[in-house]
Amino acid sequence: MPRTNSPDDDRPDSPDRPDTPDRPDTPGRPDRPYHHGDLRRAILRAALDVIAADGPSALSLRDLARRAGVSHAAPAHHFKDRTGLLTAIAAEGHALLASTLTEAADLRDAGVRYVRFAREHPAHFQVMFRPELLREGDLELTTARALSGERLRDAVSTARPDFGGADPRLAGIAAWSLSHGFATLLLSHNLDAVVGDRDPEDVFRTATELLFPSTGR
Amino acid sequence: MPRTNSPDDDRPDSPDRPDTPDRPDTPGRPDRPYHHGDLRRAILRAALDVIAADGPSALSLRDLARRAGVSHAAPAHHFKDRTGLLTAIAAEGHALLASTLTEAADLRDAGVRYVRFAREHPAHFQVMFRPELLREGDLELTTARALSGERLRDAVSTARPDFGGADPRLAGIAAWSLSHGFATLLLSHNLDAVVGDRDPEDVFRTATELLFPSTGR
DNA sequence: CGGGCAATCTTGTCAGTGACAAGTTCTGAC
DNA sequence: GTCAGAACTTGTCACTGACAAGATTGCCCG
Repeated sequence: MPRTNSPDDDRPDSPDRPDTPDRPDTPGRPDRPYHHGDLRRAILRAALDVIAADGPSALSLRDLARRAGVSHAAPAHHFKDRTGLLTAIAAEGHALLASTLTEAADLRDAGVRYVRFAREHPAHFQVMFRPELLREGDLELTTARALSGERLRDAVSTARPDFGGADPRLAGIAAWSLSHGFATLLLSHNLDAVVGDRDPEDVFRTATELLFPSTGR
Repeated sequence: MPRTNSPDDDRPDSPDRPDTPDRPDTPGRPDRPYHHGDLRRAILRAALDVIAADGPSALSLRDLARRAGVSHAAPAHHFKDRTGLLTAIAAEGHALLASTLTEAADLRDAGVRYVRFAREHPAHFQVMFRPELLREGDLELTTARALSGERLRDAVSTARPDFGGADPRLAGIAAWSLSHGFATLLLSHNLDAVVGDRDPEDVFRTATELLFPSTGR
């Protein structure tokens, strides 16, 4: 079942609610089909919703199973355990981040894209940089993370050739810290008062002008 | 860890093992004293240890109770619930941060102190900026947070008078983002490879020199 | 001195959760 | 067609947070 992007909210085959009254509560089998069809994706989507709303700690595998209309142990089949689910999300996030950074015109644009990524994929972002939530050995995560790191370094190298001859890794740390800090504070609502109605990305861009004095491009 | 110096490691009154045989019968009743003596502080200390080691999500009230040698419901008396405990920690953190920022010589020093605070009080830092973990209405938290925010703004105002005439709030955002991002990435071990053996605060100071071009001081 | 009150802590309980084990149903490759 | 394995279910266990009700104790006020 390809249908990668369609609105596959719930059970794909049974559009009605899972509590059709013909089988009231008998512990026998429910009338939904045995196979969900795209459980992995459904769980992932629900997990992203929950995390974006209430953070990773609010995530419950059993709740996700209920949302998908599936038994409480079904998610484990696709993700092994909670850590596995979060690891999959983090890996996906790094892949998405890498892809948007690839198109960055220069370092400042990369920073803006970093912030935009955090705003558009808050759930991914909240998970990606928390090792204690992730399965550190995971191959998919490791490669995705390596890729996004490489894109980050690429962006730094597009900056003014040398940053005054400084260690480029230091410039990378500074740029990453600035973007990451802004994104983090933004997502945790610590900048709400200052940003106000303005577009956060504009605020970020303007703030960086103060530090990187309008790079020669 | 400075190890606050008071020897309140465990039960303060009973240095001996909890199985003194004077009460042979009634297996329900342990012979430890009914009152712990300084339970609130003991719980707080244990919580900081756990959070620093494994993050806030690893925190269990029952585990803290066990560490303090106390019944599983005892912590609730002092902190109401998990959120209450984390809120108390966050408030304490903001007070500590405010106090160290008060002594900052200039903006860069404030940044360095911010990073140092995160390193010396990682548990506090990991909790302070996560609203979803905190009781938002809490009075103690609100006042402590207001104080640390004020100190942050004070530090920005000590910078080069105008930052080129820019909105001082923007300069504040930029400085805060930079420091917060560095501290966050540092604590989550995302800078381990780049920082290596060097002193993180030195790395931070050097990195900021790239952005704030050696302020006229 | 002593009575009572409030703070502190305990025991008991309930629903929710993650993890695991073992069984059931379906799918697709041969 | 069949059958191996993928996808899902049921059942269970230990653990957790929250709450309720009772026990113990320090201490204030008379």
